[in-house]
Amino acid sequence: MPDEHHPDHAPLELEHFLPYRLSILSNAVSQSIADEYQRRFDLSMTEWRVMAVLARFDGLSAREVAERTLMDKVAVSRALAKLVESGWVTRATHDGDKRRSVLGLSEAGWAVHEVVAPMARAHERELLAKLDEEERVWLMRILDKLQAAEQKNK
Amino acid sequence: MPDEHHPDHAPLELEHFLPYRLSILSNAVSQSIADEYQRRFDLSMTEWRVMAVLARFDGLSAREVAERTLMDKVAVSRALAKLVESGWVTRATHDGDKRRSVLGLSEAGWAVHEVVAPMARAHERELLAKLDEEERVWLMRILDKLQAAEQKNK
DNA sequence: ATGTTATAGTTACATATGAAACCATTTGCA
DNA sequence: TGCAAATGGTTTCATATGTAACTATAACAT
Repeated sequence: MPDEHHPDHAPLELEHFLPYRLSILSNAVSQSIADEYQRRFDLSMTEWRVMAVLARFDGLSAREVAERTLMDKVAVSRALAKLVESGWVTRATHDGDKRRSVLGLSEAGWAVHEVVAPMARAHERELLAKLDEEERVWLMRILDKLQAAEQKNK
Repeated sequence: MPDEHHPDHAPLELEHFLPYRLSILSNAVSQSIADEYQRRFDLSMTEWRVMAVLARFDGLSAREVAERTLMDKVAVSRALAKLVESGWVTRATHDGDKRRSVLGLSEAGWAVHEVVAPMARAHERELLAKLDEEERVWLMRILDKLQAAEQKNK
């Protein structure tokens, strides 16, 4: 809770400021995971996210990938260019709409996914292991609430 | 909690993956605040963070600013260049160590701080208002724990 | 004192990212 | 039909960011 004893204009204490704390934590967590697949597969975080949604939803268009990853279409376009180049993602043209691409993981892409997905899950488990069961439940509940509220701001 | 019914190699469901959720939430929150001071003062998030620590700790060196903000020294150097240029931060040379700078907010810098700090706090309050008291307490406790654990990984 | 190493900070370069302009195709509608 | 507006996707440009190299000063050991 923001400390009511500090007037509004008092200097911010970054280390107690929720947005700052979230940002530091989130970056540390994401980066530690990304470091690993970056090193092993030269895969950026955005590229991995694209692969993750294609693993779940085969045949998406680039725009649909962008929606699912909350990335903008330029970022997706770039990630796809590299992934297709690497041979991990296949791209075809949609029948009946030549603007759309039809995307999916290649065999090689699935092989990468088979390594990275467990690695990502392991990191997540490691993170959650720092909390006890009760805390985990509250955390999920809190994230749900905050995320739902964020949604409305859009 | 990660769903035990999904084997490790199954496609990741990004929307339930904790690091991803943290990242999305954190970015949304920080960006919505930054948008405001960016628009009003042409101040980037890193620049604002530097100002915030100088508001609390007058006379720091650039390295100390970097430590307090968890930014790297290059980022701090750049932020300072712009802040000094804008006239919001003063920079002198340390007596007895000509390498060090002695930094502080100028009058104008304090004036900016007087506007931005309350604005940031208001956003934080708005965010926390989406939770009830019990959730807020748990959230802080959880963040403390995760952050403490992160620390050890360093 | 003097050479080596460490530190504070900046600069240069390479890469990442975001916004806007752009091309091709499709849709909607007169 | 055919023409304006919308959509999918890429390219371009300007800006941000991280890494490594560099400059200047200071600390340390001989």
